[in-house]
Amino acid sequence: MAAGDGTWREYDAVELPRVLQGALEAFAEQGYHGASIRELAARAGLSVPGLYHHHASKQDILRALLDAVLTDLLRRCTDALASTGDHPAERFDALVECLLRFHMFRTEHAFVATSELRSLTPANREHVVGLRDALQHLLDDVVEEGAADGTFTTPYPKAASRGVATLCLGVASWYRPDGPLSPDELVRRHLTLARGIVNGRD
Amino acid sequence: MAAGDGTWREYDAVELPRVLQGALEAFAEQGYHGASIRELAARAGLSVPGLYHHHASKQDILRALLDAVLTDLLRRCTDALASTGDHPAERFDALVECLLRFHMFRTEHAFVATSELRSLTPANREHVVGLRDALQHLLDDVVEEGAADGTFTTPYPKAASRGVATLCLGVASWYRPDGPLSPDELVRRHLTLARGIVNGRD
Amino acid sequence: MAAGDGTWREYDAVELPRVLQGALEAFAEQGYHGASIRELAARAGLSVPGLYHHHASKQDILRALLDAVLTDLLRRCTDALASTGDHPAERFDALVECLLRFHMFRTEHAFVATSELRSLTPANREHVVGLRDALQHLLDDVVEEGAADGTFTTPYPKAASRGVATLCLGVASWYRPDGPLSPDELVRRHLTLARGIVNGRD
Amino acid sequence: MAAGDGTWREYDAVELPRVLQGALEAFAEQGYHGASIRELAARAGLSVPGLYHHHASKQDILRALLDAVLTDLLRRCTDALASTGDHPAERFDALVECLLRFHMFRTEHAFVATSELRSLTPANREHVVGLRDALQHLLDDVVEEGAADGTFTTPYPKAASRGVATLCLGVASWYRPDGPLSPDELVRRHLTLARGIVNGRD
DNA sequence: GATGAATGAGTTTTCATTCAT
DNA sequence: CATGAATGAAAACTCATTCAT
Repeated sequence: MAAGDGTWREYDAVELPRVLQGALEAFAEQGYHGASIRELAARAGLSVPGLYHHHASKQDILRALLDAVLTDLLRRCTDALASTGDHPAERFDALVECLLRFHMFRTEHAFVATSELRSLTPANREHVVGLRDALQHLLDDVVEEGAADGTFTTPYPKAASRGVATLCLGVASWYRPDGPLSPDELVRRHLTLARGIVNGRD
Repeated sequence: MAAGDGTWREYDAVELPRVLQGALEAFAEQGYHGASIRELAARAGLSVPGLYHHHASKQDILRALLDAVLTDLLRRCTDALASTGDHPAERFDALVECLLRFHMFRTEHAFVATSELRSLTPANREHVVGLRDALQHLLDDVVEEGAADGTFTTPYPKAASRGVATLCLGVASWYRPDGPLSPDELVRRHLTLARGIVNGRD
Repeated sequence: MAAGDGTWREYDAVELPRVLQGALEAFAEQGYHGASIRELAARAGLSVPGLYHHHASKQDILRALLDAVLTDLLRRCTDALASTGDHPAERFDALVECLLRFHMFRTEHAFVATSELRSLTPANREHVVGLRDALQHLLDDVVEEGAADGTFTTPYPKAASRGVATLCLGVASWYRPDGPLSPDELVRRHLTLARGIVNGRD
Repeated sequence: MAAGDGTWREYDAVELPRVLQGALEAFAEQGYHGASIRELAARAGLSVPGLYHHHASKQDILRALLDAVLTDLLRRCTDALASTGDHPAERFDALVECLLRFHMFRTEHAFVATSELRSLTPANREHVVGLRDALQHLLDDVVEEGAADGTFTTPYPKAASRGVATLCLGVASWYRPDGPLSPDELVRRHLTLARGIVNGRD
């Protein structure tokens, strides 16, 4: 994938393998423990042993799913940063837009990625949390850079960065594709809110 | 409860009945479907039939828990509003502080109240979602009022209100009591961020 | 109860203590194992410990019920025999009429008395089966007597006696109080059928 | 199955699938509610989930059992009628013999089929009662035909038909294979009793 | 990869029964 | 007698997983 090619804005209908896509929906609706292997198999259009042909266990399906989700988001974020200029304001806007779009068009991914972290084995959780932390660091770096060179006025860059992330993730909890505002308009407005966070003063 | 008595700032160690307190911890760690009735009973210090003496079903425990959590939060918020002056800025600050404190000192409550909404029966969910909506309306009203009289400059009061709520709820996902900053300092800083959201400009 | 006083034809609405009456209905509808102590208590208008005040156990309720049912039937049959003349034909008619009426007006009693024999403790079953055998003996004696003196022509008095009993008990399995024929007419017709059984020839 | 092939007189040791055979014995001894799924599984030589692989629920086992029992009896009865001549006396004898043999060699089937009707779901009960009614109709038709053409003298064909059925079913409640009389002799004698029922006079 | 059969360990829930008040 | 709280044992049923074909 070439840097800056802009594919980080594209969200096609299906991007996950059938097994993971079905698992995603099942986990979103009923949670990891509430979804049975039989249901995952049915949603994937496979038999139960067929499902075990692809994954060694139910836990492995969750691990593969969260890994795919976070890897995709991370890839989009680095692409977004690579597709823009050097100035902190530009980089901030690109990153925030990327996060907003993902949490608008992948609400289930986002919900499962946070609500089912606890259902991962410690070893698996460690890996996934690492990906999530890497994401947060991308934003932290941009905000700190901007705060350092005076682009952003906030006296609390760390808290602001976390607040911006929270704002973006929170979109997933209320966004509906049939809402009154277009995605582009929503992105624009929330970019304004995000800029407000990094430009507050005591 | 007298208006403005300030109890909305107090967070004692235990406020829930033993059964619900145990259920809260279990649901937070393992999710509704991942926590067994046996475990809920053990955490409550009861035998399994003893637990059924108090609640008709596992679902009833979840319903009672979410009801207690949201009713408590709602009570604190109305108390907070009753304890301050009439100006939108004051009311905004009181409400945001109340939400921040709750999501700092009751992180598990907050997590379970959102992650296990899906595990409620439709009828039960309707009731709990009603409480949640009432909360959001409290904030919406204050922000709209302040936007109308020029206290806040945001051109998007509805989005800003939702953004502030998201910011406050999001605190629950990262706050740790042993962090470097005191709760009061954290409240102060995030109040700044929240004011930034309602005071942004296009 | 004076001999021959004719009370064996009378069937009032309630004759059993409240506990046993409720148990009778519950056992008829759901069987001994299908009816819970809580349901028996509710039907009796008692609390659960209140029910245990009257009976030591669920098994004891079944025992008391079957004892009451069979004792009542046995009393009615001996009354019927005491209220008529000496001739085998008269005695046969009285006994058959008595059995028919009981199985018409006490269908639930009859059903439970046979279907729940198996649910009795061996010791209790022995007692109740003794009562049932005593009943069959009353009929056996009358039929044998009539066969011996030529009143009945059947070559198989034992089989015939059992067949008559079966005919009478079977009434309980289809009789409905709102059927087209009056109880008296049904008694008359089945008396005719019973006489046919003891008057058959090879 | 060819008409009149006489297989309706044959009773081999086992005719039911293992699961239903075990369920039959358990239900006969302890009733539907008194027999546990664990016991049904043990009697079938299966584990509990193994049993659920074949039947969806305990209720489904009861339904399948009663269906198999009544279908078998109905098949035997129609075979018996097909294997004899046209005269009502012949047809009556064949049907009564068939009913007698079934209730002698399949006492448990007969007992469970009547005592556990109440344990069926309404929908399932409707189906099974339909089969039972079809059986009674076979006998009703033969008796009415014989009463119409003067073969039988009874003035109450409907009551007589029901009485004959009761007599045959009742055999199941006392027949023991180790009794003093051979099955053939018992059939002969009870055929005599049955003929007495349809040939009584007022 | 599908099918069908199987299972140990677990699930939620109910049972009969007891006891203090 | 009622109330309320409690419990060991067992109920019906489902789970994730395996294996032979």
